[in-house]
Formats: sequence, C-alpha cells, structure tokens
Amino acid sequence: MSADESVNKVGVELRLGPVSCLVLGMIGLRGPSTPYDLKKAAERSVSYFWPFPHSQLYGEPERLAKAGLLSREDEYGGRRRKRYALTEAGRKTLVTWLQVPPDDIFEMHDMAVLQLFFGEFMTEQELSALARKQANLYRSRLETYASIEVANGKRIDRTRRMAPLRLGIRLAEACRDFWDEIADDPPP
Amino acid sequence: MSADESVNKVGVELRLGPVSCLVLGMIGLRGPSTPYDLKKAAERSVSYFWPFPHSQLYGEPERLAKAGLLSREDEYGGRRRKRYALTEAGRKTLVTWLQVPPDDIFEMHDMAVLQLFFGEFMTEQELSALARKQANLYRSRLETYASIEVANGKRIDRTRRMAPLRLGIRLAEACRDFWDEIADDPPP
DNA sequence: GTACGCATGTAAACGGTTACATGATTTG
DNA sequence: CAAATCATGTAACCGTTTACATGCGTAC
Repeated sequence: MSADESVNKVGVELRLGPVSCLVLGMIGLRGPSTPYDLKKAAERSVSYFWPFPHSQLYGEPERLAKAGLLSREDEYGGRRRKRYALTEAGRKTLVTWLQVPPDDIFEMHDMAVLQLFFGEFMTEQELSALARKQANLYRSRLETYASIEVANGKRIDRTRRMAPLRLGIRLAEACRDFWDEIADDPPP
Repeated sequence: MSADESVNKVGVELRLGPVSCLVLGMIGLRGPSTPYDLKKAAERSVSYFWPFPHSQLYGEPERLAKAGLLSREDEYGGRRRKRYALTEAGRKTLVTWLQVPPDDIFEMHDMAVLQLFFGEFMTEQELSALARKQANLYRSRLETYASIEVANGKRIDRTRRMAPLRLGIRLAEACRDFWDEIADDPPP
C-alpha cells in the first residue's frame, strides 16, 4: 500500500491535512471567515461526504495563522470573534495543494457492510432488518441531498462545488438499491 | 448527529470497536487463527472496503483474550505463534453485536472529492488530470475486484461474504463513470 | 552458510472525537 | 429578567498510524 498522499508538507515543518485544506479552501471561497462561519458552511456542504466536528475548525485556523497562511483580525466587544483571511502565502499553498492529485480512492469503513460480511452468523430476519434499516437511512439521506439541490437552484447545478453532491447522490442511490435487494432476497 | 453506534460495550468495561468485530468475525469464519492468519485473510477480503493495518491485528486479539472472548494457545518452537480461538462468550458477543444494526451510513472522506469541491482554484487542465487519474485508479481497483471474483469462482457468488464485494464493484463503477464524465467535460 | 524476504511483534506520536465549560444573544 | 439556546472555545482521552525492531524460513 502506498504512503498517505493526502498529507503534504509546506515550508519547514507544517502538516497540511484534510482539515487544513478545508479551512484554506473554505476561506478562499467565502472570503474572511470566523470559525463559526466555517462550521456553518461546512455543515451545509462538505459535511455530507465528510463531516468535520466543529472543534477542529477552531483549532486549525490558529495553526495556519501561526504558519503565515492566514491573517487574523480580532473583533472587540460582543462575541469577540476572530476572523481569518487568506494571505498570499495561504492562497499559494491552496492552489499548490490542488495541483497534486491524490493517489488513492475512498475506503468505505462501513459498519453495516462489515456486518453483512459476517452475515453467516445472522438469521435471515436479522439480515433483512439490517438491510431495510440501511436502505431507509439512504432514502432519508437522499431527501437531504434533494433539498440541498433545490436550495441551490437547478440553474447552477453544473458548477464544480456542486459536483460532489451529484456523486453523493449516485453513491447513495447505489447503496439504497443494494440494500433493498438484500432485504427483498437475502442471500443464503 | 447521533452517537457512534459502531461501538458497543459488553460486560463491565470492554469497548467493542471495528477491529474487535473484525477479529471476532474472522476467527468465527476461519476457526482458530494466528494474527498473521487474520492479516492475510483481511487483506484478501475486507481490506478492499476497509483496510486494517496489521499492527492492530496483533494487539486486539490479546485484549479480547484478556476479556475472555478468545482463548489462546501458544506454539512452541519455530515461530512460536499465538493461536486464538473463539470462546463461547466470544461467539455470543459476536452474534449479539450482529443483532444491532448501525444507525449511520458511510462517509466518503475522499481527498479527490474535496479537491473537486474546491475546483474553482484549479485550471481546467488540472481538473481533467485529477479526474483522469481517479478514473484510472478506479479502473484498476475494478480489475482487482474482478480477479477476486474469479478466484472465488462464480458459483458461490451469491453468498453473504461475497455481497460486500458486489457493492464495492457498483460503487467503484459509479465513481469511475463520474470521474470519466468530469474528465471529458469539466464543469466551468 | 549467508542473504533476502517473510512473519511477528511493540510502542511512540499523531490526529480526531468526545466532553465539558462558559459567555452572548434571543425569546417569552 | 429568566430561561433557553446559540456561539465559542479548550483539553483530555482514545484509537490509528507509523516506524522501528528482530527472529525465522528458505533459496541459492
């Protein structure tokens, strides 16, 4: 198996992991943002194929600021939030990162599939129950996707930011169908 | 977001995570096994939707043995390996775990998709390169899947252990097609 | 018999998750 | 103005990954 290409280094000793890229990218798209802005934005978009807990979105910007990739502006009074913006170095780092395509593809890490793999220890009823539940979870996920699509309007459907959603839909449909088939006709 | 249902507790203070289940399940399927057996078995099957590093397969059996879910038999001379077998408690724990279907569905955690999401910072060439590379990675993954299928013979295709592979194939095909489309016709 | 690779194992370091904690704003 | 909820943040914990380390089998 190959080394993890999802992690790049920049300058002297700075790890750039998924969270770093999310933060740089989000600020790039949205302009100057507070951690809470990032949290909200991520929840509305990226989180449907990759949910990041909010705690990461508070720590990471500070790290990137110390490395000179973000600038920070503090608000006085009220919530006293910190607003981060891309520096020139930050933008450079972002586009450079985007120039290196990853060497690997996704891994499912799916508990339900693991259970199915060990399905020989399950009764037919248990297997069907598992399959129906999964299929329904995918159905509600698909509803969520649909509402995101309409919220963004069909017109801008073909944008790059929306492409991951279209992939998510196809995969969720495939999973829904798969589990439906298992539920209808459990393998021996 | 709901609590992580992939982790169950049994008895007093024993975490049952994905690795525990893999170990219990694999030993259930194969009979008494050494950690190396588990490693090899996992590589040939489960690893294509969930790769576990071998170091986990050495530590975990010992934990489970201490908890009484596995029995251990040491080999003298030669490699002096440790062979673990399911105890009655272990088998019970396994089937009990399998009776609780997970509450959540898979998350992609896919770097390439994250890059696509931030594709506004990429040139059309970079985007196409990313897409072609991903599509090819999925193609070779599909070849691997195909060889697994023939290795197991078409006859036992419809078994439960093989079902995850069929899902993997569908998903990989969906991803391959998706990236092919992006490569052929990059969104603006 | 020696060199190479396979098999086996351990543990430090890293990153992510969980849980807690608290001040700010809104609502009734 | 009290209560509830939103917004913000911190840090310990826990599992995974990475890296190292070394003994055994085998091929030449």
